[in-house]
Amino acid sequence: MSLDTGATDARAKGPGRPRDPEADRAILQATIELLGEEGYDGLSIEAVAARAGVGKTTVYRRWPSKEPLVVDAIKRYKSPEDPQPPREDESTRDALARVLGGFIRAVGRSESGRMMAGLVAEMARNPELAKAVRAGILEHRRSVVFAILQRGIERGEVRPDIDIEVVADMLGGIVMMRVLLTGGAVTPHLIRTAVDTILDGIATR
Amino acid sequence: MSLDTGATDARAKGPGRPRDPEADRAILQATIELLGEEGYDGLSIEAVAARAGVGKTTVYRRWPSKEPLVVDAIKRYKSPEDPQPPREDESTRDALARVLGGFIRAVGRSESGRMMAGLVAEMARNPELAKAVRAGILEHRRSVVFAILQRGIERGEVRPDIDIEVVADMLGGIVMMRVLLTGGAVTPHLIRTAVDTILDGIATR
DNA sequence: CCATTCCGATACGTGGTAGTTGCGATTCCC
DNA sequence: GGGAATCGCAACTACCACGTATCGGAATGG
Repeated sequence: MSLDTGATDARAKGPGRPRDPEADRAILQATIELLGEEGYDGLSIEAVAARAGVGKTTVYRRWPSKEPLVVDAIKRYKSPEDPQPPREDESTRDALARVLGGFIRAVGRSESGRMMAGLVAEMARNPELAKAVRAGILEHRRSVVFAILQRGIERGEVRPDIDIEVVADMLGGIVMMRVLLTGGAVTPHLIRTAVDTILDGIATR
Repeated sequence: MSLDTGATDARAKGPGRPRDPEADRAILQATIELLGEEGYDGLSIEAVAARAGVGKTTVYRRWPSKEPLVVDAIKRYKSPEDPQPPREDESTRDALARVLGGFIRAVGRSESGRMMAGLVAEMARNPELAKAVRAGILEHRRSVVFAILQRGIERGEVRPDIDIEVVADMLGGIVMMRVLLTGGAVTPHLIRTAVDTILDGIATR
């Protein structure tokens, strides 16, 4: 897997005026914003150029069409609420609540959550885009939850026979469910309740 | 809440040729199908008319624009896998597995699942549409899960202090997570695992 | 100094969809 | 039978985004 998926990298040196790296940044940022506001279909190159304050030519010089631009924007996207791996001193319960809380803050905030919503429809039809979203946004968060659960098993706080993917998807699923579909409130209390529910179960003992 | 949201109802009788009810049906069916295939943005009235085998005029005579058409189509949509309320003889565990299984079959099948994906982006921007989707598709399923859990509490199979909305959204959430985002497999085994996890919890005892 | 490349801006032709209108034919009520 | 509203079909204008081309100007390397 190469890292030079960047646009400017294609033409690193030689004679002539160099490309403005600031333009790259502004274009990708505008793409992320407009994805949330207009969705994938509603995203137009013209709007991206206008929001980024650059000419349409400057966008087309770097990306041939919408799809590569969006894929690149997602690849480079770093959420301000990136999850941190479990700390040594916190319980599995606290670690799950902390990570889920960060997920909720990220996805509840305008950018990531609305961006995800704008991408869902296209992901069903565009494997390349779906791959980028999964690799760039979802996998990292899932893997942190995996790590927390794995550590919980080693510490004896979590039963070793559970399917950690199912648990991770249930925790993430409730957030996506609320944000994308039901529009229900996503509060700190919800986080605590969800984590407690998944840890303790709902059956009588 | 009135039930006569239908299109033809607006002009019930009087002189002149009556509207063809079959055209209504074909248009709404085509709308549902195309929502899944093209998404909300990609849906065009022309394509709906073509698929339904009617003239564009016939569509515009009934619905003024895309949004009311889609809202109406969702209101009238009945999934072939509508969930059934809990039976007297089955345990809470079995009832949850049965309903979640039906949910997965419905959403995994091309129509409902893809239709949902096609709507998510627009729901974030269109409150009217969001309301129709929630009332017409989500609420029914949620209420059946609520009923199962409530009955489980009364029977003493489920702890009475749980938040049934959280539980319902975790169960539904894992399905949406897989179908809409991760693309992971949705198998009968997954259902069983998810139900067992939510009932028994993951913490050691 | 000069070729080269990038910059923002503008103009252009193309294609697809939105709605509207007109047409002849059809099907109802009175 | 006659008026009225329907039907499918096609033509039409209006609009918007695409992608390309062109412009004068700016920034680099040789």
